[in-house]
Amino acid sequence: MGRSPCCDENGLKKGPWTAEEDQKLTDYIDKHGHGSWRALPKLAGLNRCGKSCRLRWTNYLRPDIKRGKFTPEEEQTILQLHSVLGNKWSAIAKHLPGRTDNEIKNFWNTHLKKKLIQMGFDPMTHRPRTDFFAALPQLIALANLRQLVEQRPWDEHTPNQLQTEAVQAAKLEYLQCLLQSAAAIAASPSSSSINTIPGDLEQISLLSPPQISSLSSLSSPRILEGINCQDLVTGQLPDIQMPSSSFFEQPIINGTNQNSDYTANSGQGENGTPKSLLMSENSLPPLADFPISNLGDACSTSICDADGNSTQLPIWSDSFYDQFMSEFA
DNA sequence: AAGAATCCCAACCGCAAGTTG
DNA sequence: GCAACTTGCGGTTGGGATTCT
Repeated sequence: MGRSPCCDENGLKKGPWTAEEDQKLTDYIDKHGHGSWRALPKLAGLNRCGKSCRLRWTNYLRPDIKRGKFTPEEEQTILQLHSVLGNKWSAIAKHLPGRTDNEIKNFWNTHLKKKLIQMGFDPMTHRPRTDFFAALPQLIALANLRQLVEQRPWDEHTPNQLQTEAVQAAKLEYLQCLLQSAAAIAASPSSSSINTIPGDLEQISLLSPPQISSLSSLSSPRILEGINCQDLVTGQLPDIQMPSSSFFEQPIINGTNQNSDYTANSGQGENGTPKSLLMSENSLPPLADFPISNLGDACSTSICDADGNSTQLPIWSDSFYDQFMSEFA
């Protein structure tokens, strides 16, 4: 099956469409239908290849195309369908009347993917990211933050060296907790994160040798007395109100994927929201086995070990950092 | 005010599947 | 069954718009 020559044919125009070209294309299709896309450009008097005409029509000129921002309901639908279908944009577009696959793909790549990543979810699996060594810089920053909070009242009486040591101790305590969590996950037969660890360990080499050697021997530095490891991991810093968001207001997946069919939204529901697309679990990839409702309001998520015990992992957005750090500015 | 950086999306590219003769 | 042709799809990119410094 050879490739058909397309826009590389001599003399055919490429690039943005003019209003005049749009008009010609629309007029022709209104009168004759598109028929053969390959033949259409000549018949319509356009100096374009058929492929370009088809794309322009399906992605822009088609009369049933819905314009404007995606609604929260549409976001929800895209997220749900993507968690099941993956990057099958055309399949997802079928459940969003008036939206094109290209538009959905762009929206995913520029908005939803970033949101998921920012919230600590793998955009491909829709599961929490467990390669937390990748988030090490953020965690260390968090440790610094905690030290700042605790030290503030008396820092004018504290030598700089002591501050430095305290920060160092907090970092190491953090890393120790991370390593313990990693070990727990690696020990879990159901863990999907094992293969991410070797690569992630490379990031540890960014630490100085004394820091690495300290990881194995460190035991509760005095600066962190009264603060248990779990507190650190849960990111229980001073109470901070996160701005509420409509994003993820509905749970993407209700409960677990065990013994249950997945119901994604499709078709029409209230206020035009697509609803009720039933899919058999046999035909679907495994879904996330955790509730991720109200993620927009959460600054943490969890991982589960083999015993089903969950460990909270902090997920901090950039805006949160900005807001929080400005308190200290 | 202006240059740099980032965001956003229309359009392109190339592959693969489907169709036709 | 085969080759040529057509269509559909997902990934990528160019450049205009917007935001930041």
